[in-house]
Amino acid sequence: MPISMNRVILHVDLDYFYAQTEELRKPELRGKPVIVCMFSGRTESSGAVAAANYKARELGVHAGMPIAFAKKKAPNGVFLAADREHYNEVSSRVMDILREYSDKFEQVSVDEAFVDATERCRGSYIEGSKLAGEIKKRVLEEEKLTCSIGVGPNKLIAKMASGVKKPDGMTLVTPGEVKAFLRSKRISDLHGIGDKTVEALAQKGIKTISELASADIAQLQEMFGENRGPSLREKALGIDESPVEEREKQQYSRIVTLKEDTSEPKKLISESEKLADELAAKSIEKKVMFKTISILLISDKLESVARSRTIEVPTQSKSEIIKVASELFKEFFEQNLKFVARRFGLRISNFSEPKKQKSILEFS
DNA sequence: GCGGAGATGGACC
DNA sequence: CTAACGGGTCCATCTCCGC
Repeated sequence: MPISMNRVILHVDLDYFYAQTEELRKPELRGKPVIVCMFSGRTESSGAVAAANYKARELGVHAGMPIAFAKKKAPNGVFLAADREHYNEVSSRVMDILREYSDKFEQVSVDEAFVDATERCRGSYIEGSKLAGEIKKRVLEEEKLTCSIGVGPNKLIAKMASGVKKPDGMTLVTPGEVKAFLRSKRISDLHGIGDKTVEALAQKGIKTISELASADIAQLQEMFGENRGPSLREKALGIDESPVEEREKQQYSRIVTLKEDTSEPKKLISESEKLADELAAKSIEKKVMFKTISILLISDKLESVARSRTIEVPTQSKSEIIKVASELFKEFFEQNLKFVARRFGLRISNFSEPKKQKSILEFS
């Protein structure tokens, strides 16, 4: 393989995935606005929208919106509770198909993945587009799901391309087309650049991708930090060398909404049983030991805080999670008397492989 | 100066 | 009338502290 061959990267995005999956198993939903929700259980419609089909989107419903708001926009919509176990099952079958077409593969989320097909396409974007077509066909035939695919020279461009034509679309951006492609996009279209960053850039008079591409590096560094500043500029130039690779999870967390707000550590500790149980089971299932345990708190005003503690000996134990979390909850509320928790959660991180103890020989 | 630990904030789905 | 608001993960940065 020549050292500088362009990569052929595909970004595969399953269309309105949760809602499409529901349409699939309940055909009577076809043609209706379908809104898949995460109900918090507080009141009948407290919670947020996880996904909406195109019929619902036409009415102005979109992911992240409060359910109560969505109900006003789509009074005749079908509101379903998310069944993530089911979506995970469907997703893993689709991911297995995608893996077949990959030199390298990286699942990004339940409904998204990158495929590096450089070698099997021998660096050809025509081949890359054909491969995208085959993938779409396979996924439709075997899972009856549509997806949108972007083909480009790196993950950044592939990801942006997959968003151009959807649902059921395919967009190719060759290396030669990158510049023109980026000219048609806004700064906020660059992956990893959200509202806060857009606002900060606008403050400095940087409003377009080409302005960002030619911005002063030192100035960007001052605004966003040593590494992040320059990386913003690279994004604007369409440069992204990050490899397609499967990454191990670095942390697991469980977070829930309380039935009633509280400032009582005791209440949170008793509610922690189930979450600690799930996290301990997860660490055993995934065969990892953890050393860091965190508590997560979201206030009645939706501010979030985290406190964590690292223990000496890696563990997989539920009671260890409870023990440390209890200490952290108590300490936090002693120091923050006015904090009112609306949601809370637990997190485990700082993983190591569970391996047998080192033999005495290795210490000598 | 470097590392780990811990806190915080931004971002994305 | 307004505001309404999930759960999960990653990553960078900053500060502090011991070495």
